[in-house]
Amino acid sequence: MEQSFYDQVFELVRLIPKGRVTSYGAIAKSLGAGGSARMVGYAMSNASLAHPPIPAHRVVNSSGLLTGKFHFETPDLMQELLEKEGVMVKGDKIQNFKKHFWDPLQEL
DNA sequence: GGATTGACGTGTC
DNA sequence: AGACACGCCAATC
Repeated sequence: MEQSFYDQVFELVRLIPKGRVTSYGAIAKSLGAGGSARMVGYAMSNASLAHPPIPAHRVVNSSGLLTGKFHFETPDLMQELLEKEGVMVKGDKIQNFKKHFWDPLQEL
């Protein structure tokens, strides 16, 4: 089975350190997909189906906005998990986003 | 195999 | 600052 783009996304998302967040675009870029940030988000739709749990709550859009929170079991789950890891979230938006930002290209 | 679809990104108005 | 428009690109129908 070839590892589709989705699988690559899943693996990379699992590498996100606790208390850190990254953006879809950054993930796509690190995978060499360039501007296929949408694919990353689309892949996350299947994240719930993935066998090993995926910390999808650590993935937000470039604005640090919790765009995909509605895809969780509950819309509040995402924010709770983030705050639990030390990330402040207000108005569905991550505070100090740059501070918590984790760039795969830079860290790997 | 063309059309549709997106948990996006950046730029304009 | 908020709303709208267009581009990108792989998976799915």
